[in-house]
Amino acid sequence: MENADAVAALAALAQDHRLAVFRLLVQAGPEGLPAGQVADALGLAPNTLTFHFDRLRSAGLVAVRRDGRSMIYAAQFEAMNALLGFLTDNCCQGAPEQCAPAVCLPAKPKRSKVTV
Amino acid sequence: MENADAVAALAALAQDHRLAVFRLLVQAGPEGLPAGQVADALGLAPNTLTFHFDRLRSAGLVAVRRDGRSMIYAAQFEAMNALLGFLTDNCCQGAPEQCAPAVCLPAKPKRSKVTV
DNA sequence: TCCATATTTCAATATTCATTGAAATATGGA
DNA sequence: TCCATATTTCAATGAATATTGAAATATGGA
Repeated sequence: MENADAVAALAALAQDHRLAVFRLLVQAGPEGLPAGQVADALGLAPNTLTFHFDRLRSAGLVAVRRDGRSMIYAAQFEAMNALLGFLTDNCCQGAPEQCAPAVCLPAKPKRSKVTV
Repeated sequence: MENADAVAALAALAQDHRLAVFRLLVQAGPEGLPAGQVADALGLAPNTLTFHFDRLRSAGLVAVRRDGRSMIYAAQFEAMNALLGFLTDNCCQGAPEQCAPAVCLPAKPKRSKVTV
């Protein structure tokens, strides 16, 4: 990961609503959530939310797919782990064995009522 | 750590020069570096650097002390680890045992030529 | 005391950002 | 086809940000 990519990801997360959105999506796991559900959960106007989703998306932190009328947004765990890796890159100088690189794993995909 | 604190820390890191400064200070370890040395290393104007140090400092990511004519800036590892912890807080839903929380440890303070 | 070094403060400027309101687009169902 | 739902697009606005240049402050040494 390049410095510039890290800055983009950090900037995407460096905003109240976007950080809340992202954390919600991390909790939701790789299946993601429809935009409307995020809007309801966080009390955001739909157009404002689109604006924030766009920033998260162009930083690579979330992905979208359409499902009927809904747009489903999902956290991108690999991108997040790349960021965490970059941040801990030059920690523990001289004692790398003491260093715990962070990993953010999605939950084992749970078979929901909707999924087969 | 509160959402607002995390936003402050992320915003502090979400800038090219500041991220570079912070990484340099992490590498330097808890002893820190004089402002001028950071300015030289990264090619930044001293007043610009002061501006960026201020933001890192008010986010709690660095601390300063004076040493003669120099101001010595040092990364605050606890603050960084708090941020990493916050970011990985709601990862691994339902499978927390798989989750590696990140830790950024400074090198064991090495006795330099200057220190006793 | 006077000077050079190291860093900060201040004001000005151009850019980017978040939010709003109104209008547009896409999908699914009657 | 017509309508309601879900979301995006667009333009406008005010606030925050990064950089610059010039001047100020603090320290240490001659």
